[in-house]
Amino acid sequence: MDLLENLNRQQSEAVSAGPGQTLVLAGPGSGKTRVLTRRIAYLIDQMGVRPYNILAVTFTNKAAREMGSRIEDLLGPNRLSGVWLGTFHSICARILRREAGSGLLPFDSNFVIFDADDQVSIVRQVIKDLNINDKIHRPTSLHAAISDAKNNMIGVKDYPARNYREEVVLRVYEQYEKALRANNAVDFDDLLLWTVRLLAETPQVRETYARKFEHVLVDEFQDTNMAQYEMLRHLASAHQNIFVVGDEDQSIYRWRGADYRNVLRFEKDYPGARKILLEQNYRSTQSVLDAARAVIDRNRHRTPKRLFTERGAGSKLIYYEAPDERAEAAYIIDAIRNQMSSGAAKGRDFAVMYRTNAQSRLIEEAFLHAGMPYRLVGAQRFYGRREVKDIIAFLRLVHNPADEVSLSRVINVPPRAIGAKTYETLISLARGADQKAADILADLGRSGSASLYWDKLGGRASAALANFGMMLAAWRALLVNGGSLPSLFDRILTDTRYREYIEDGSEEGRDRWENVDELRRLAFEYSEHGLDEFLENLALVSDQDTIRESDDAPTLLTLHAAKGLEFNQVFITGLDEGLLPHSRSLEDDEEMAEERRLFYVGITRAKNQVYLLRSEQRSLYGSFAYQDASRFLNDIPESLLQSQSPRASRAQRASAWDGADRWDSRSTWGQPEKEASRQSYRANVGSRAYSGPQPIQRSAPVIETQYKPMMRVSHNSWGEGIVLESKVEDGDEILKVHFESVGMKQLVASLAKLKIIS
DNA sequence: TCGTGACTGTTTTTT
DNA sequence: ACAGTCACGA
Ligand SMILES: Nc1ncnc2c1ncn2[C@@H]1O[C@H](COP(=O)(O)OP(=O)(O)OP(=O)(O)O)[C@@H](O)[C@H]1O
Repeated sequence: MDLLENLNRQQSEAVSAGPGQTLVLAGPGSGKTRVLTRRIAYLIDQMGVRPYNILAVTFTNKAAREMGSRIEDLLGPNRLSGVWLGTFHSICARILRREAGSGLLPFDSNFVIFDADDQVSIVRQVIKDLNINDKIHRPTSLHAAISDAKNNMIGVKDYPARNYREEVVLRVYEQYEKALRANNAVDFDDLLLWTVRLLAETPQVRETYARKFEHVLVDEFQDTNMAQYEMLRHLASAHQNIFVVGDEDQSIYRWRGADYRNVLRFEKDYPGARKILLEQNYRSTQSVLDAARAVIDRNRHRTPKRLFTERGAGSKLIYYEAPDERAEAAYIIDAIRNQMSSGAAKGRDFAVMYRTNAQSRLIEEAFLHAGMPYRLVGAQRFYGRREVKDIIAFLRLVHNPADEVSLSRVINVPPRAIGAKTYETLISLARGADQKAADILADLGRSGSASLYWDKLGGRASAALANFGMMLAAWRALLVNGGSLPSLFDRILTDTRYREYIEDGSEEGRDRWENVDELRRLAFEYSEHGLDEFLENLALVSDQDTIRESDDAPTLLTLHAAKGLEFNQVFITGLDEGLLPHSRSLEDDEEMAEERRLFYVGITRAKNQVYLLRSEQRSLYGSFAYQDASRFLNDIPESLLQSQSPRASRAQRASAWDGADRWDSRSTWGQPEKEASRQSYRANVGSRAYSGPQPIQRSAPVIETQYKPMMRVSHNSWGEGIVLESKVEDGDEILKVHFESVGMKQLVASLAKLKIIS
């Protein structure tokens, strides 16, 4: 077929652009992805570029798969083999896997990729080892700080320690890195970071890849981070053929280090780049585009883009304000069911989008209740399950015996009398002997009571450990002797009697076994690829990538996951102040701007119809809260909206208050004191979290303490107390207070909202 | 060592 | 609401 067919002038200019750098900057639905896809096909078919010499980067694995199959549709089968097509992370894993044997990297090529949970548990361990207060320095926030540094290519050596907080981060960062190396593991950020280091510091490696990749292409360029940008520069350094497409207004991953200013950087670093603007939107109706435009126009510092459509005016956006979340979900079900039963639409025409994964729950329930199928994207529904993680841990351990995170996870699963104490001893014994825990296990397994370690651990513990060591050794032997992945998988299940362990006859046990079985099916699919690839995929290919295209059912997904997709009709739910924009983003202008872009991305996924939904009342942490309509709704002109809210009637408000009454009385009857105060505390947190832009007082660094010993203070939930001690740490005032109700508490002054009584 | 009940927090989004 | 953590007794 003619590869320039069905493209407008600008599009075909981009597809057939000559060598050098090309930046395609264009709004939603203007065909950026289509252009990139065609470009690859064009390079291969028309320019005679060999697939092997092409690198194409997409944002998700799913996008990569889709792009691959589109190109094959264009070119015919097998014309694409050898092309490097994937996410930044998978491309990096591939490079590192190849290069890890060379001694240039601090891990060998059996390295494992630690997932988010593994990473945080390493941080937890480090915090414990360093005796750091995990109430003040939350493991997740320390991890976020480390990840942030890595995304900006700040290594341990470069990390500034300009204040107390940074000093803590630095200490944790240092140990965290050590732990990863000891585990022969990398985290997601390492994949990028080490690749960049390798390319930057080793000319011959850089040359190899830069020569190989005659053409580098990147989708969703606005969401690249610093490390990714550097990596691209290195990879394109020989041929300088780099083709990127993006839209600053759709940048929604700032929190992960992405920086849309990479677009500016690109223009600066490649002054000769040709810039192509696409202005026709092929996806949406005028109403959808007008609404989207109205929303995004309120962001400052942006270059407005021209965008027109020939798809006609279309229908207005429908707005529905539900009295509560159930009604919100019910509305969705009704709207979908009506159109499906009249034959006006099919299941796959619809998408339901939300800000947070937690919101999917009620919507799912509504679908289930109505007996309607749906497709849920992401949300850790499968890979997050304990049983799934257990099995993966066993497999990882076989693959990489140095993986102590996995070891600690499963050494006593199912329970085999190896408790925390024994494990600790094992680890410290290993540290002392400069050995890996796995080696000691192996030794115990091999030599039994003749082992050096037997006596040190005691007979009972040693016997249990030796047993485990033997099991592990047998699995490794199976693998080394060329045993297949399925046989290893099954061997692990039988040896551990995992099924007996989880199938306890309950509904839940059955569920769990089904998950294990599902993982087993996956493993069988990978039988010819082997364990390495299976594990790599488990780490990199997540729930996010598993939408079954074949199913004809509405899709439920977060706004983030919706990026790059399109649907006939889109429901955007939870348009409440505090949810979208999220309460976490209220105080920072940049974050607020990103919330707005997120909404913009949501709207622009729709071809024909957008539904904007919200709920006056929403449950939160067991309690509930009212919130205002999202500020973003005000930005859409009335003339584009058709409200379907039943005039918020007195009856509804009354019933809402009913709820409050019930809740109140129940909590005060039940367990008078404690329960009541706890509940009111909850209610308080709730209303604060969702009561719109009241700035939570965020203090400038404290120099002098505001509270002094012996002061009487009052706390929202704990009542009155006496300050015992006050000190300044990390720019915050840390108090020790003795409360009448709960006794001694340590708290952070700026967060606790204490009232001074005397 | 393991199972239990009480206690506590819950940072959105994801490779 | 709910799950993960903790302290305690068996
Ligand atoms: N020249 C064209 N003729 C007809 N349809 C087109 C043309 N270009 C793009 N489209 C269609 O428009 C829709 C949007 O295209 P595409 O997904 O490539 O846009 P995009 O710019 O990547 O969007 P977004 O930035 O919103 O992800 C697709 O359905 C695509 O098939």
